[in-house]
Amino acid sequence: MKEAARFFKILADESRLKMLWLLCNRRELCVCDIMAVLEITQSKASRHLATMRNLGIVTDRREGQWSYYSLCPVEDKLAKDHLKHLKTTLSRLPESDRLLEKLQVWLKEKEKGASCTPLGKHCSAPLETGGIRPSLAGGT
Amino acid sequence: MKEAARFFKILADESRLKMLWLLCNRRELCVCDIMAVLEITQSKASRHLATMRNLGIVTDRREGQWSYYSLCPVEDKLAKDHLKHLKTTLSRLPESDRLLEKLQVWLKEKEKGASCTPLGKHCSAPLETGGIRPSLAGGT
DNA sequence: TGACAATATTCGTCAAACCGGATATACAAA
DNA sequence: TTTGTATATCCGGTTTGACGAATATTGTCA
Repeated sequence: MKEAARFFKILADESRLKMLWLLCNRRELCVCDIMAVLEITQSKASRHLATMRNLGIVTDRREGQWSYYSLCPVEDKLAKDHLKHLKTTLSRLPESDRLLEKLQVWLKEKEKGASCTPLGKHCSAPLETGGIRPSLAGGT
Repeated sequence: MKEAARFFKILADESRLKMLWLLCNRRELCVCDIMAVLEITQSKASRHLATMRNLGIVTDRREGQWSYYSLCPVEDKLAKDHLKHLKTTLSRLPESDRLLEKLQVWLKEKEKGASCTPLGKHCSAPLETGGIRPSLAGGT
């Protein structure tokens, strides 16, 4: 049961739960998306994502200077069930909708040229982000 | 999601998982049963049980010098689903069967007059262990 | 090349969690 | 009351985890 406990430990953190929730609803997200939506520092976002990657829950894909994270296609039945159950569970919380809305807003803003700014501030730097855009599948 | 995280934190410990697993399969157990089957110290058993009681996952019933713990009849849908899923999940682990067998052995030994000191003797169980329906593997 | 953006990692700190052993409490029986 | 058992709680010590700030790394672009 040690393994199961280790898995639950991952879920025992609000920030990580939120990240997983977002990743359940977008194919992939980069670190700055998560920073922005969760309103957390960069190191916090990166650290938590690394934790989950090390446990095999998420994977990352490097593209230029961006790291895109997504849920791991789990082979393990146990973990798969966990994630499915988790998604159902989280979807019931009122907070969840708000989070997704926030994500929508952020992604739109980002497309307009917002940059990945240090927590809180909102510098609308007229940055041209090249062709790399995290416009992902799923409209919900 | 804070609440959900708090719940998962409870599950993020191997001993507590085992306790919950046992309680999923017996209507109630006293502290010394859990000590014996899990082979842990008394303070550890008592502490973890208290933790879960404080979170509303288990309840206790005092009878003489014994404290009988059982799963809380949860009203909260979230927690209920969690527990159901948890039971299913744990039932798949090979370790789980062994635990239940161990419990069987212990309860039998206890009936014969074993007591609960560090792996030794016992006290008679005032509980009708024969009529309790373990909903999963094991049988009485 | 140098400046800058996105991310990873390190560092020091702080709080929480877990633990065993000791002690306290509660109860039962002699 | 005294003794012994079952459990709860306290005490300290160790480990683990989360955090922000600072720094390192990597990639882009001018």
